[in-house]
Amino acid sequence: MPEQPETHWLTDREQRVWRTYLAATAGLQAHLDRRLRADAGIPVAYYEILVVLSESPGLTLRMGRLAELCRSSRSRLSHAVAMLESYGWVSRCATEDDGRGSLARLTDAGLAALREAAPGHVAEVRACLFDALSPQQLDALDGIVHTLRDAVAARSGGAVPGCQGAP
Amino acid sequence: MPEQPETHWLTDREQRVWRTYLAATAGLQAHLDRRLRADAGIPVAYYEILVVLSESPGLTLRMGRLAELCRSSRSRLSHAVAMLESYGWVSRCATEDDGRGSLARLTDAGLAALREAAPGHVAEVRACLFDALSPQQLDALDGIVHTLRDAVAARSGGAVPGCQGAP
DNA sequence: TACCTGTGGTTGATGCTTCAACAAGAACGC
DNA sequence: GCGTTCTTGTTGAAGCATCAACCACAGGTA
Repeated sequence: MPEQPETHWLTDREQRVWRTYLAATAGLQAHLDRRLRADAGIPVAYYEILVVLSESPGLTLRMGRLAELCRSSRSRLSHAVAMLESYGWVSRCATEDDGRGSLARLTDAGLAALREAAPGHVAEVRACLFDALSPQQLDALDGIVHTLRDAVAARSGGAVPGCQGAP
Repeated sequence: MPEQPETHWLTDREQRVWRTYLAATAGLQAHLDRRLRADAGIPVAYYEILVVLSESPGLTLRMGRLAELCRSSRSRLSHAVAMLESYGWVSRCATEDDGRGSLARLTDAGLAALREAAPGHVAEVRACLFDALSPQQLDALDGIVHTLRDAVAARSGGAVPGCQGAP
């Protein structure tokens, strides 16, 4: 590590925590993705889209709102929904009131795929995270993730990559 | 969410924690990546390679060992180092003892790039994570990330995607 | 030596994400 | 009404990760 006078470097402990944080979060994400692909042929990123749609009234949502709820860029969502549409899991149609808008709707096949994938996925999340943590650790994690999310949002202005802002 | 008798679904609280966890970790990663690219033109994934090399004796490491330390697949590392080599930040040469092996070495330009990128990156990590957490939360996070990493490793067999195992 | 197996590393194809540019419609001002 | 500007969503190109296949070499066995 380079040394510069004005920089407030991480302490040994912070560095250890940070690297373990990276290993743990990346490892969990990779593990869940691999399992979901193997079990149900769905990448995690697409799974989340199906979940959000399944919780929406009429299984339907505007693209923009769906992107918000998935913390995804419009671009990414557009590509992803095109893929999901080719699988037959989602269908798209125009909105009534707004000529620009597009509605994404979870199809029966999409709901079936989600119902099949969900138990294994949840079991994995539980086994890796919630079953491994003590009640005290869960309490702490609750506070930590909220703090972290807010701190990141404050620093990044809530920006989502791929969401083209002011030109 | 679908209901199936044998599945142990997440409680409301667990679900809330899990979704916030996803938002926080993904948000932090995206934020750090964006900052690092904007400030120094380095993707986070490549930054980590430079850091590991900079901490190695002689700024040199075998590809396989480097992949381990970066928790990266050989394939990914090979592509990444090829890119870093084209930037002039890393050079590759053959090993003396093993005709198969390859050594990656951090160049002066690579070290300079790292020295320029590190302060901003560390400041961001500090601002988003360590400065936002209370001492008690840091203690808790220390335990949580170690627990999580171990639980994931136990469940995934320590597998790294892209590391072709037994045929 | 010859063979066979395992390991280290690279390569090319494919897939998902991001960025930049664009098209089409809505909202506002005049 | 008409032009300007903002919003919504899509598209194509480029970047990085993953997967499968592959080559080259090492180590063991006969």
